[in-house]
Amino acid sequence: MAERKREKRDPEQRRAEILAAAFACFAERGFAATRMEDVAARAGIAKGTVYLHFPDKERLFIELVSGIASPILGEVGGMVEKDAVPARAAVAMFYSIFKREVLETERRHLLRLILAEGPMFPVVTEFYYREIITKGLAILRIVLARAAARGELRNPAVADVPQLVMAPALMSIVWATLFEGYEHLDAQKLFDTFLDTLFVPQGGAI
Amino acid sequence: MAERKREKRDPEQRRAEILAAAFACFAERGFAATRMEDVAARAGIAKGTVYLHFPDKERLFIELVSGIASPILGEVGGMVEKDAVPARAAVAMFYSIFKREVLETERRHLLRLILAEGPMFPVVTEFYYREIITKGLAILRIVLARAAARGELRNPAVADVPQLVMAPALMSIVWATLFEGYEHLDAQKLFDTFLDTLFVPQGGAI
DNA sequence: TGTTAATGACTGTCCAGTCAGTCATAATTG
DNA sequence: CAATTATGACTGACTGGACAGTCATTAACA
Repeated sequence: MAERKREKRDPEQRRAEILAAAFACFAERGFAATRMEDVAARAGIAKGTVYLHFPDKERLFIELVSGIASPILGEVGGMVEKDAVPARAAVAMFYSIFKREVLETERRHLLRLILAEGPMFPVVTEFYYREIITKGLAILRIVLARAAARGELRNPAVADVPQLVMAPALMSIVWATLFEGYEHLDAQKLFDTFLDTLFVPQGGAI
Repeated sequence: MAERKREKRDPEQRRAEILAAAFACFAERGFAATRMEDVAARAGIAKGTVYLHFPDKERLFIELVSGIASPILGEVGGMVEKDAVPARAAVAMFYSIFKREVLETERRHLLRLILAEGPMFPVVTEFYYREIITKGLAILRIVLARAAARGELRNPAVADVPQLVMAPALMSIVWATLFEGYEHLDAQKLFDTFLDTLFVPQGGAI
């Protein structure tokens, strides 16, 4: 019977612990099926304590989902700076960062949450459109336009539809979330095959 | 005060009405947030009546989600039969059927439901993997292998990763479901651009 | 010892599922 | 063919359980 000790904490840290626990719960069972008691238990505290840091369940969810994505963008944004690198390398880096920072972490459940709960929380959807999608597409558009100008694209029209480049990333997440248990999908192969399709082959022979 | 009359119905028809109402409700608000009373109200009947046709909420959901997809597959399957048609036309037809039968109908909410509620209803996920994904991928694999053999693919390796061809369809659905309100995505253009990228240009000059 | 974070029993609400009763229709009878 | 009875689809008030959010009490720390 491990006696739970009361333990005071730095509020900042406690807050972070609650958010982490909440993310785990929401990712696992969705908004409705997650009980505030579950979140508390997972954070190793009592239910009431959660309410000392967040006014209610909805706000906890919104702050949580909004707070997870932001840090990634900076790194992706850096991609567009380097004018020198070939577009293919830039897009490859896009996938690489996505893979490392989203697909292979718990963040992969984020899309599921947004897709699932979005209609109930328009604030969240709007936030993701404005902060993530818009910016991601803008970056891709620049990189693709440059690639088109340099003749690196097999089909220059792709530069007008950057969503096409996001599509394999989306597929990898959906697959990982839903079907990975039934059949493995090699995300790297998915990305590489797409890159080989998108860009004209480089000069180098074997 | 439109007085609701009692009205007996052919059980088959009643059942269908309930399923239609339930689909509308679940698609709109998700499993948890949908009240059985909502479903009943939407079907124009009393709550108790729903329970004459479905044992409980969960079974209603499962039967619903399982019943929606099946009819489409036959048509898609027909695609593979015609060995004569160019692979590009076959894949274009795949997108076309998808667009007409899913994207532009209420069925577009299906993916959201599966993605959102899948983890809570493994039966549903398994059903979709087995009945839809597997078969769709198998068809694409055949078409793509044929295309590769005929030299129609810019990158023959695509034949190994049919998920790549599904990715734009997935993107179109996710976009339509989440972001269409903020920015329109032209699905036809998405598909056409991808087809132009995937397949070697046809001989015909302008 | 006073201050403040933490606790968990408690309250009010919401909803899935039940079931005793209703009534439209069909079957039976005179 | 009108009156009577039987059927079962339909209804909606009700119950029991679950859970979000509260708050009086308790423990930790200064």
